Amino acid sequence: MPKTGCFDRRFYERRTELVARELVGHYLIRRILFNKSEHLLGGRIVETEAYGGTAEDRASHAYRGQTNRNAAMFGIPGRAYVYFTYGNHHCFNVTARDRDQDAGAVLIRSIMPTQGIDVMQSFRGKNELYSLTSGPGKLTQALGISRSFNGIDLTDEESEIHIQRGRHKPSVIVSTPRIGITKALDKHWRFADSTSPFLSRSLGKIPANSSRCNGL
DNA sequence: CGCTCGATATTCT
DNA sequence: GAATATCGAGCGA
Repeated sequence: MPKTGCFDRRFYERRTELVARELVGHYLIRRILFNKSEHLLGGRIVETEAYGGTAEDRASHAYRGQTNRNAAMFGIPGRAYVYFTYGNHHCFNVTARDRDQDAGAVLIRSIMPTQGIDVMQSFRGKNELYSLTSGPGKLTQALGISRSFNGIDLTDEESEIHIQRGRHKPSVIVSTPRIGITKALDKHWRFADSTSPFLSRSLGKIPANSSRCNGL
């Protein structure tokens, strides 16, 4: 079986919402030492959200400019932006922006478990497959991702976390407003494989032109 | 099923 | 002090 490899840096040096849309169908893979042996954990990305730069996206952490927490969003594309929220959960993002954006990142909202399911179940303390990695806080817990991963390069297949190219793209990707925000609801920057049963939330009523991804 | 609410770090007002 | 890119427990229908 030939390796499909990682995307190179150029893939991430494009508009954040375009990268978010294209990441659906590819794989988030964690390499970890557990019980004295190496395991690969992860799954197929089924749901993402794009968050833009300063003054561009009112819902983005970057909207009011650079801070200690969001600095990765202003840094090199193709790296991890990991933050802690609600005093309980980590969220995992991939930095992505083109030359016209000062910041940007793609939140990975949900993956379909494909590898290392037994280890992820023990990290989560739950066995139910449909709630193992179906949410941004759940998947970081399942993969053992914490703030120490902030800034890590995701383009190296050998590193402890990376994005692996998949061979099959979803046939339909829909876009909707983002989850859990109150601002910029007009931006439909949540992207999902509508056929997947592993989404963090049901898609609800999809606007008629949503599958066209707002002109992308 | 659906709703409410607590946990509680970090940033912003 | 308030808000937040969340989750799961507890409750009622």
